[in-house]
Amino acid sequence: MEKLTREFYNRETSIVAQELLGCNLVHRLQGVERVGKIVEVEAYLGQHDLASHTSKGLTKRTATMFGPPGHAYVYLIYGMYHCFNVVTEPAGIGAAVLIRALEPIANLTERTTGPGLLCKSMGIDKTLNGADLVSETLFITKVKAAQPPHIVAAPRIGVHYAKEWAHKLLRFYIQGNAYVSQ
DNA sequence: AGGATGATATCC
DNA sequence: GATATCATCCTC
Repeated sequence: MEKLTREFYNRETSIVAQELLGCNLVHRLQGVERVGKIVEVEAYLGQHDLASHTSKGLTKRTATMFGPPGHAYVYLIYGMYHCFNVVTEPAGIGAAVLIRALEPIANLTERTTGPGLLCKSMGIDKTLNGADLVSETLFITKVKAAQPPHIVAAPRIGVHYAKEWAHKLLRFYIQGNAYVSQ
């Protein structure tokens, strides 16, 4: 298992999104190491992407997304659920990858399908917003697979307001994985 | 099909 | 300061 470096995240967002599939997300919390395999993601591009939070420009909320790559962007949605994103591309671009579903690997007892549930299960909340992913407590590792996962591209979910960006194929998931949302 | 529930952006 | 909106999930 090798930890993903800053350089991994410092590339085009849709490439990073697809390469994150099959990797393990690790969160060490109070001596317990929670691990989940990433099976479903969505790419949110820069300011020109109407579905991205950064399309409105730099605000207090989106400052993390405009920051350097390899950091966590965590925010509260619908008053009760957190969403976990990974910042990509150089500082100033405002792009990130939303993690939508995990396959439980270690110490995950609750459901991990869907952005809100996986955060709850992994113990991720908004106090981790801005956290460095090139660290000892929260990071992602590359997993050696016998063969690369079969990746499917699809429209993103819940972004009907984004006009022509709503049906771009920026959601990626591992075909046939039971933990991918339907 | 709709309710829970709160931060945020965008108005006055 | 008020309000509309939201990258969700659960129950009916």
